Amino acid sequence: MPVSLEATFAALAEPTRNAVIGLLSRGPRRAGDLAEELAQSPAAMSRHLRVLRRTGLIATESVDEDARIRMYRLQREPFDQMRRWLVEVEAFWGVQLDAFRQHVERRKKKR
Amino acid sequence: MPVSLEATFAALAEPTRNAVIGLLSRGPRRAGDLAEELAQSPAAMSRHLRVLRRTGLIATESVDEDARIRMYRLQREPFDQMRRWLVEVEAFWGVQLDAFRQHVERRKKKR
DNA sequence: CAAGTACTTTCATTTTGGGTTAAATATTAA
DNA sequence: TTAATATTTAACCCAAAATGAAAGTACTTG
Repeated sequence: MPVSLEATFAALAEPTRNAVIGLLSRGPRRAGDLAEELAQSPAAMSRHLRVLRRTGLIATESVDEDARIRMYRLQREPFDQMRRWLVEVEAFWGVQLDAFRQHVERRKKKR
Repeated sequence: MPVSLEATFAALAEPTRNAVIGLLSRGPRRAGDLAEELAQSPAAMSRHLRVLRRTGLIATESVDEDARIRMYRLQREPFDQMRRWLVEVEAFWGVQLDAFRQHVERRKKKR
């Protein structure tokens, strides 16, 4: 089931979670490392990670050697979805600008 | 003063506000029209518009003929900022995929 | 000027969200 | 088996954000 874009925005609106995305964009990391790097308690970080997981922004994979450790990595889909949304919204900029230009032109001619 | 990306995400996380962006991407609209189209009380809509205004996602212009009317339109900057952020995050996808491919290769050779 | 229109602000109330501590779960190490 | 490690969940508290109703502002119109 696809997660709503609004939920994605809500997940990214929180500074710690936003920073998690920044770190994970550099490569996968363990939950504990993320907690340490962002000065959060393990419990707090775990909850942030849950939010990010539920929106599909990140996913875990267990490490074979030690199943206690969970490696988090970014998931592509929500980012693609955001990009598509941006393109859709911005598509109309052109239209709007054209309308504006025409408006300006009409005003010029009037004088 | 530039508004934080987090604030932009927070603004877009609310369904009504998100819908406002959708409508305004089709062209400028009056506050009252937005309220009606999205089944919100004028007061509620006004408050949503305020948070969108504060993040710089939208701006008003008064209509010369009747200064009671405010036309809202999208502002480009926050969308550009989001796009830049997306590019930045996604830039590392390539790197990550390369690392993963190498990882897979190494595992293949081991066996 | 009084009445009406288009919006915004304030205030009281509820809802939501994040943080903490403590306990739970799962796994590995001694 | 007990202890230690890595992470999650639960229960509770507090602050920030959303909501509805009522009042306020700023115009325009009769």
